[in-house]
Amino acid sequence: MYEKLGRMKNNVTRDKLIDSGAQLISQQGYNATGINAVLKVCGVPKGSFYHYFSSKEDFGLAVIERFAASYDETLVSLLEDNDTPPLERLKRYFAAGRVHMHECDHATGCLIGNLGQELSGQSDTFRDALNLVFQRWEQRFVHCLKDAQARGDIATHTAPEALASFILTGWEGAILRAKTLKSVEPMEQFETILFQQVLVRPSP
Amino acid sequence: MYEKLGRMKNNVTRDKLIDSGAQLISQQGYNATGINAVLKVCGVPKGSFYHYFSSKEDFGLAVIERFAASYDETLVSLLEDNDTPPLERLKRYFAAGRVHMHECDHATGCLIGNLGQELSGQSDTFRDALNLVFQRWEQRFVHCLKDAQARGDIATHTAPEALASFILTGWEGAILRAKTLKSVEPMEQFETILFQQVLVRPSP
DNA sequence: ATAGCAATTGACTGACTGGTCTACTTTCAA
DNA sequence: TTGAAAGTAGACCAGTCAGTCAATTGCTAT
Repeated sequence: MYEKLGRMKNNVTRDKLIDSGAQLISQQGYNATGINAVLKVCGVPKGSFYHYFSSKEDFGLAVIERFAASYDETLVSLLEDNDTPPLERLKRYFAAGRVHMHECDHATGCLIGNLGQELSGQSDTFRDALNLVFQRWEQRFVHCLKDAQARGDIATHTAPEALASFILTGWEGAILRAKTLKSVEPMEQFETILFQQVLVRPSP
Repeated sequence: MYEKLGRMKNNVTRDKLIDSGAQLISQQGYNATGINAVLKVCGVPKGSFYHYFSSKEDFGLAVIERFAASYDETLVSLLEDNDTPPLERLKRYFAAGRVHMHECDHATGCLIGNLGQELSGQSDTFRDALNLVFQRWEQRFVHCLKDAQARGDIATHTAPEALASFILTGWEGAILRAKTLKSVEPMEQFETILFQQVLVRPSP
């Protein structure tokens, strides 16, 4: 009982580590981010790090887990807002992504995408964890697309699962391109063509 | 005159370094690939490395340059083959990408995409170099799409430049997703929807 | 009061990093 | 034949990496 409360409070150190880690890993990637750098940012000594995490990999997985959980909240609030038409929800999601890209000066992009690129070939543990996150995101899109089909806003000839995969894939690619171009233009271009030619009403 | 021939021959060491570097960087990424590891793979001593390259960054840029040049040849042979209808050329390009993905056991993907993700936020020199490569690729797509429009195979209401950006973006994203999923399914799904709903004939 | 555990601390380790340096060999033009 | 440059070679450097460890503090259940 009191134990749990104690744990919660002690976790501020753990949380500081994860926060700083997420920040640095987003900016520099996993391999380029040293543990000492994380420690320096949040002023936590090394011993504490290894008290909470058994290894750098363990730490990396915690960063992923935490980011995914927090991001999922945003995703739900944007994509499952029943007061807004489904296609409009999608547009808001894309707009939020572009805002974030501006905020980080086109340098960060998507943490999960970055790590997927960097670590999928390096560690199966990371790959599995990242893959799960992507799959959960896809499910959120599926949900939204089903709503759109039910309202007749988009045609039903393509399975929502296929569309969701297409959207996630295209969006991640657009983010990558936006980073190297230092411009959100590829993200806008993706959105434009998606809504003009893919997410369209059925022809009568 | 003779100098040039001499240089060409001496470059076998340089070439070995670049080849091994490309291989390792493709598999592990730039930051995770140490110079000593490259040296070990091709049996070249460190002194030779710093005789040909002034730094690891210099080396990385050479790897990019060389990969881009070699890949551009493939791209031209696939996308500018005038004996084949333009949309068929695109399909062959996608098919080749899937074959490569199988060959590397879904681990490597696209070197330029990988480095774009890993280094765009880390070094402007790298970002510029990678951006240029992407832009050249886009131009190859533009060329092919213009052919398709001229033949009336696809509608002309969307600019070929916009379509090219959309395709490159979507394809890179599909490769990323294929790596974390260890399956070419996202690449197939992207291609299917692209040809079913984006690269379509104008309605009469 | 005290035993005992959670948490903190930072000096330390060995392996490895990118990069330097000097010595040596090969090539080839004058 | 000779001298300079190109290229080969690997020991070596300072710095950083992930990870260890023994000593200490703070809390709390008995």
